[in-house]
Amino acid sequence: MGSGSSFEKMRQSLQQFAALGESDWLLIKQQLEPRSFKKGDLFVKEGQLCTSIGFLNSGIARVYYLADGKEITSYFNAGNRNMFVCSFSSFLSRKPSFENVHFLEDSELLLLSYNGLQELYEKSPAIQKLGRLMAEYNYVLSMERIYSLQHLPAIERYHAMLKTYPGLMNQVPHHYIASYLGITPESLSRIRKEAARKEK
Amino acid sequence: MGSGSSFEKMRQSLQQFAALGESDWLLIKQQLEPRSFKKGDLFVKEGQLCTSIGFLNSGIARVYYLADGKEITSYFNAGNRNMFVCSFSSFLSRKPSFENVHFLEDSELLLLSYNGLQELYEKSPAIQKLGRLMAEYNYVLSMERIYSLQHLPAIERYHAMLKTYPGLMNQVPHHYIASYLGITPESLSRIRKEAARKEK
DNA sequence: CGACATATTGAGATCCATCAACCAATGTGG
DNA sequence: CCACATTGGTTGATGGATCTCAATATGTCG
Repeated sequence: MGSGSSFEKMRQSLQQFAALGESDWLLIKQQLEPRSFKKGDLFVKEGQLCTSIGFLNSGIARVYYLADGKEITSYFNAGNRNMFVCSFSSFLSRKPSFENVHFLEDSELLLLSYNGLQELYEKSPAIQKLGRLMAEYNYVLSMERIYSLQHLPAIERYHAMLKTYPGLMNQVPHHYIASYLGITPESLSRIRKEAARKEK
Repeated sequence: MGSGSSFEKMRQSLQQFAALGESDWLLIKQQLEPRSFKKGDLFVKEGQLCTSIGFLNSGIARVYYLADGKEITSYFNAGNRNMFVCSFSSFLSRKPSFENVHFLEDSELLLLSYNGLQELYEKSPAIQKLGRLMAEYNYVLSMERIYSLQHLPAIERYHAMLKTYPGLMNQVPHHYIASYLGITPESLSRIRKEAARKEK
């Protein structure tokens, strides 16, 4: 896959939020830095400031943190979903990250630095608007996640996850998914068994 | 409290996110419509589109929805926190609300319509930026809530709630708070008993 | 006071975690 | 190619946290 098509993929993805004129897209494109990561590489490390956001073109990323010695998965990001990846709380609030971001497969990103993004916002109201719409969209998504954690039993959170991340069960180790759902790997295993039984 | 000071309160609140010039503030102010609600009044009703956002000057609002015949509290908003209240998912995604918003005390709001807000965004890049910053801020807050629901036991979620909403235990019925925490009123009662025992 | 909403308490059931054992797949060094 | 370590996944036994249901206080307001 050439880098031309990877830029185009990002442009398409942004267009879903708001129309983006040619000149605005060129401004953005100038700030992008393509970068490849190997499976297992860390993108953001706990304690460090997350200084850039990455558009994930291919591969799979996982964001997680440590609590009581256990890894808790905040969220996943697969290239087929075409979204950004970073420690958003660190990137947006400019505080050291409590999260780690690593790659579960070889991955291709287009990086955009915090300062570069602020420049874009100042230069172009359309990009500022795009940023607002994306923040709003993510806010709404995270509220849905809250509702699911607040009152759904584990098996329904599992089914919700299947919808949110189709195919993920075949792509990443299950214990990562378990911690995303807020349950143990053992419980996930039993839930899957139960779900499979019902399908017959 | 006169309406002059209520506008000023809102302005202060907005200033926390970004500097707001006199002309921009005047633009906003022109779009605001003061409105009073009585205890028990509904602001947003399930199934209806949420067409305006309200800055809560005084009083207490609760946002909740029905799941399996039970009321689940999404969040509270007390006037002393000086924030906006509405069904954000409905307001932002322009879909009928699945949430209800009602007032637990007589409340004073400054209403801003969806269309009015879009006008403001188009007229002023500074206001657009303010909107982006507020969306980002709320996104970060909701992520924190996710982490707390994902791995904290009920008693620690209770303590987190006490920090987020100081005084709320004395202001609203406890079963509303229980559903906000994702537990039953009985469990909340036992948790409080246990917490009180430890304090001695 | 009486009526109603709210809060507490107790007993039993259920969900899910913990701990430990075991199994399957994969990789590695000799 | 084999021995064995490593990782990931499953299964079973047990315990703890929290729910449900029911009974009993404790307001609060007409």
